[in-house]
Amino acid sequence: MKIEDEIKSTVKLSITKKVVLNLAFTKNYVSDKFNEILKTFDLSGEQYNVLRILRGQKGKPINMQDIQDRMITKNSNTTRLIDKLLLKDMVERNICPNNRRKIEVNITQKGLDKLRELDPLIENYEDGITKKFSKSELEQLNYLLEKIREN
Amino acid sequence: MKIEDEIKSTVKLSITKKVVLNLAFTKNYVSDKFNEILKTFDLSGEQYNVLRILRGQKGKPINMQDIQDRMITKNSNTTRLIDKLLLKDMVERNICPNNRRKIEVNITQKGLDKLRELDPLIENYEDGITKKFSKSELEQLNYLLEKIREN
DNA sequence: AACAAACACTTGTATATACAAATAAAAAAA
DNA sequence: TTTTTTTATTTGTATATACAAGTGTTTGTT
Repeated sequence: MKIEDEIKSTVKLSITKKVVLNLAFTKNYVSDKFNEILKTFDLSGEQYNVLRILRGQKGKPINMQDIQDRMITKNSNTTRLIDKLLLKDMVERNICPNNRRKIEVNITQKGLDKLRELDPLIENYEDGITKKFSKSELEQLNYLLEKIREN
Repeated sequence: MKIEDEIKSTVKLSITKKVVLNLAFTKNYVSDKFNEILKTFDLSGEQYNVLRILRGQKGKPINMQDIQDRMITKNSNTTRLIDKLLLKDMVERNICPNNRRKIEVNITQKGLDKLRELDPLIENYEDGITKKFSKSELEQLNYLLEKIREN
C-alpha cells in the first residue's frame, strides 16, 4: 500500500517526505512482525539483539559500553536490559577483574538454546520479507539505506 | 558507513539480515536528527506528527480513532499524546455532540504557529538527507520500502 | 423497556527510549 | 600522595510504546 494511503494523507507529499515516512512506516511494519515472533519467546526486540551480540562473542565476555555501541537503538539502557535477561537466566554478569569499573557479560547455555530455537523462525520471517526482491534489488535497497546515513 | 561496521558485527551477515538491520538503523538515524530539531521546540516526534495530521484537517475536527489510524506508530496512546498537546495549548478537545463517545480534536492557532515556525527547519533537514540522491533513486527507494510491506 | 453486544475512548501496567545526574574506580596531574 | 579528571556503569525521571482491562455510550435484540 502506498504511504499516502497508509497515513490517509489529505495533502500531496513530496518524494522526500514520502521516503522519510516510508522509512519509519516500513521499519515499524517489520519490527512489529518481529516482536510478534519474539513475544512467544518472552523476549523484546532489543533483548533478542543483545543475545545475538553476546552469541557473536563466542564465549568472549563483553562489557556494557561495547554492547551499547553495537546496539541498534543507541539510547537504550543496557543496564536495565541486561537486568531483564539476568532474571531469565539468559546472561551472566560479573565485575571485570582487571578493571573493576567494567562489567563482563556472557550468554548462558539457556540463552544460547533460546536463540537456537528462534533462529529458524527469524530466518523464515526474514526470507519471507525479502523473497519478493531480486538479489540486485536487495543490494540496491541496502545501498540506498546506507547512503542516507552519509554526510 | 556499512551496517556491519556500525554494529561491529563479528559474523558475516546475509543480504537479507543486512537490509533488515539497515532499515532499523537508518530509521533511527533519521528520527534521532528529527528529534533533535523538535526538541528545541519542546515537541516529541509523534506530537509533531499529530499536529501535522490536525493541520491537514484544515479546521475540520478529527476524532481519536482517526488520528490513531493516521499515525506512524500504530500503538501509541493517542489520549496521552493529546493530553500533552493540550497542556501546551496546541490542541482543543471536545466531546462530539452527535456521538458522545467520540472526541473532536482541533489544532489551535498556537499549534499552527509552532508548525509554521518548524516547517522550514524540517524541510531543510529533509532536503539535506535526500539531496545526495537523484530523483530516480528516491523513487526507487520509495518503491522498495513500500514493496517490503506487500504480502 | 431491559439486556447484551459493539463502539470510542481512558486508565493501568510493564517495558523501552531519551537523557541527565549520581556513583565508583582508574588514570592523570599537582 | 592527594586532588582532579576521565571512564564505566547505575539510577532517576519523563516520555513513548505495547497491550490489557475498565468506563461510559450507542446500537441491536428480545
